[in-house]
Amino acid sequence: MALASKYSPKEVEEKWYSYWMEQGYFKSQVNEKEPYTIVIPPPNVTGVLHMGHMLNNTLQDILIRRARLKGFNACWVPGTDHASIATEAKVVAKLKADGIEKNDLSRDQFLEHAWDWTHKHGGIILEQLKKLGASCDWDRTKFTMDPELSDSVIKVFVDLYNKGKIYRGYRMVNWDPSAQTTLSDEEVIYQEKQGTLYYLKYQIADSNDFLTIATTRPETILGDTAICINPNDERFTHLKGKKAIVPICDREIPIIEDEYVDIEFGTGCLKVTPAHDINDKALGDKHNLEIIDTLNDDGTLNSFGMHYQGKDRFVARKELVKELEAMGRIVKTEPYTNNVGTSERTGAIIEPKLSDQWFLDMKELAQPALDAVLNEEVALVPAKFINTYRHWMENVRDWNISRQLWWGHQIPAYFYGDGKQDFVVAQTQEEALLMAQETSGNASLTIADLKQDPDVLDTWFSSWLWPISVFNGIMEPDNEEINYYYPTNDLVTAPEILFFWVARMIIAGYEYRDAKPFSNVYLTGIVRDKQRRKMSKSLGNSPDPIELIEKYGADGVRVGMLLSSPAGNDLMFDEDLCKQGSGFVNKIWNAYRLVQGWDVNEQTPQTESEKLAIDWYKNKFAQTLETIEDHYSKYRLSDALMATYKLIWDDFCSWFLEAVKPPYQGTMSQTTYDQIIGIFEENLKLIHPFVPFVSEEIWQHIAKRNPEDALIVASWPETTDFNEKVIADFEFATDVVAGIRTIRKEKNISFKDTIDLKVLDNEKVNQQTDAMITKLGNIASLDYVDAGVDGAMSFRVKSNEYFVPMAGAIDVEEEIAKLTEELAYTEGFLKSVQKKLSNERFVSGAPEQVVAIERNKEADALAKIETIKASLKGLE
RNA sequence: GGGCGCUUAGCUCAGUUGGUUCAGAGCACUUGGUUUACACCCAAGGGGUCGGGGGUUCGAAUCCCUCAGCGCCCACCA
Repeated sequence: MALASKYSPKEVEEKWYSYWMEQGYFKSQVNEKEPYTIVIPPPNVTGVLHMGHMLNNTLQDILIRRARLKGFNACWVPGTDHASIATEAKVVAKLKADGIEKNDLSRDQFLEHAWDWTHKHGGIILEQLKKLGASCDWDRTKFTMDPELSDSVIKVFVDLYNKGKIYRGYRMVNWDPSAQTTLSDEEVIYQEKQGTLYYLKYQIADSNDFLTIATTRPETILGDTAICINPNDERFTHLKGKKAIVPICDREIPIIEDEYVDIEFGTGCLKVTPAHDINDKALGDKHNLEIIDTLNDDGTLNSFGMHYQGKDRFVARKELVKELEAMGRIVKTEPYTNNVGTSERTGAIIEPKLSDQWFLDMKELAQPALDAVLNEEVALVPAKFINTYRHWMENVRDWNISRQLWWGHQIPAYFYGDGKQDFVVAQTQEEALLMAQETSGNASLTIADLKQDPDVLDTWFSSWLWPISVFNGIMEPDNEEINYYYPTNDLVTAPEILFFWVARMIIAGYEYRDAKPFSNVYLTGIVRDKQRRKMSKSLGNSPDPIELIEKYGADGVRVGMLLSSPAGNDLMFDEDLCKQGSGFVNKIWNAYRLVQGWDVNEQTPQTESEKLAIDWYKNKFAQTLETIEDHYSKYRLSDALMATYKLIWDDFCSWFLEAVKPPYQGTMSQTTYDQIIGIFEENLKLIHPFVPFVSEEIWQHIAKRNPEDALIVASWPETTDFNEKVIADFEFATDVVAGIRTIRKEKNISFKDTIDLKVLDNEKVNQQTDAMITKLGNIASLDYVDAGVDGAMSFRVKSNEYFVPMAGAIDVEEEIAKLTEELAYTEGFLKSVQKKLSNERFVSGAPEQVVAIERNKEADALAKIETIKASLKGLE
């Protein structure tokens, strides 16, 4: 059957993906084989595939497919994350569009909407991954709010609470006034913003004097509870022990002294607002200051805001400045850039706020996780991230794990009284009741008296358990699955979540399995556009991955993603790379078309040059395989692809197939053909992780295969020894062919016209390659000569000289010029080599091998110079 | 402010412990080609004083110092 010259991915991809699914190749269960496991970084359940996912999951699929070919029990666990704040924000926005406010709903009503949304949009992203060819074990698909996974989260919370690691604290936290929840430090993004530094005058009590302070947030003066000066600041000795009066609210506040104040900055006087600044809080604690919280949860001012009550903090700022101006209290203003914290999810400007929250004490938990990375039990790829990791882990701070949201795992703390400490932490309500009765000494408490903490846990408090919880391994030491699959092998993720997620998974791994969660962490780069801008929805510079797959095929896009993405480096995505990817796929397809179109005849004998080419390619393959394995072992997947790409395109297609191609209307020996098919099959195994679809398509075309013989479950080529001489001999011949082509090009001799070739064989090369040279150079006659040939164009490979006699007169001048240039270069080269060799310190100091190499170079150069000189003489 | 990293061809990047003709690859570019798979093709070719300066060494893209530019992470001084 005639095959189309253009490979069309669409139906091929659908066909083989469903075949793979039907046959259950992606499935994994506990067996006697060695496992190779990857857990997917769970994407947000309601998200859609973006380029980062494409890159990430392409890499994982390459690793998992290769492991499957290598005979491991390959298990790739897919799933999604409930993404507490992100999902809740989306649901709130959706409800708002429908005219419903979150606050009008009960918790249960809201959760119902959230689940509806999750069911509607959840899983879309997993379907998209299938289009990419992701060979996940879909039967294992997990969601962080599945009953078993939720159960793990609650168990871990209770356990850590009982261990004294989780505590409740009244602390300064990051408050997102838009989502009205706290955020962990990691969820706050600092951005440089142009602001104003206001210099404000405060009257000193019982005097007509004023002092001036500088602030970027004038609206917070209403929460001031002190002015602080540096005790060593001589300018302010007269203020010691005095009081100041806060403008507008006319509250009297003490002037305190603390060396914390920077004498150089601003005016040297610092206003202290313990409720709204982390450093001020510390000062306040130290000096026993009053705390006045002037903000509502939504970022508007509360009753302490007086006539600004109910106004947003930024509106209040403007108006308050006007009022102060009118009062003559603004000395001056100056522009000032400072870093403003914003919410990672909502973008709102974060307010430091004091509140009761749950914290996890990280210090001790982090230690084994730090050690594991430092001693490379867990390897970070690239290793440059080790330093960053260490720095973070050594300075790790307690983790604020509570969020004032509804979508997520509700904190299993139950309040039975009105006191802040009147609570118990328990796995279930029933358990909680018993504990509450006991703790309170009140046996008549009922379920109705218990109020569960309304807050939910930080999303990462469930995803940090992911490599364990997907196998139900928390608190189940004897679970067969976890004991088999854990620790997993590789984790592929983005460096931006090294701390959010990776570090915490390692911590949880040691705490709950007493073992690392994975051995290697492959940190990908960020996908950027050609202008190096991060791809984002708002910029509209991110192509739709599914459209790309439609356009270039999944194989093409996979290759495109990988062509320029060394680990840890950002990837400048360019659609042309996908074009190159689909070009590669098409090349493979056409190579197959060529081979399957040959006429094969049992009677046709195998030629010497066929044998030679096959021998060469097998050795070349083995040599390249070694390189490829080395790249894989270092997670240099782009390099592994490039090595494969060049093997297939240059070595296999351009040289091998051209060398064995039968003459026009000729036939090929059955032996040769079978060997070529065998080689083709080995190639397909090698490319399968990168281009799973086209490789399977060709594999199944080559022969009718039983399900157990599909390419996806074939066996990866073994590394073998290879003969470097065979490779070198063949490549000597390809150099000769290239020399012939250059002359053809220079002299405008068409490839269709035959030429003669005379060889001055100083190298005593393997003449078996002559047949190939004749074929690929389109040589009419190849003869060996003892001396240079006049009236011919010449070129040299090592010290061999090749002559192509010219029918017409050759341009002597031009030839002389060319040869003279080559001579000058070679002589210069010789000179530098001889200089080295005549250097006593080099000969005695350098390793023997290096010196020997230099001596070889000298000999080669000398021989070559001889041939060039001889040729020049012939021309004169 | 603290830490880490980067600077090699027009672009994106390799270059392991200093030593093979080490100055590389892919893409882009130039030129020539309807060679019986592929124009998503074939062939040939041009292109870099390895950011600047200094040092160590027989020998430096590679090690050290210094200057310049860029990026990232952490901290968050009103």
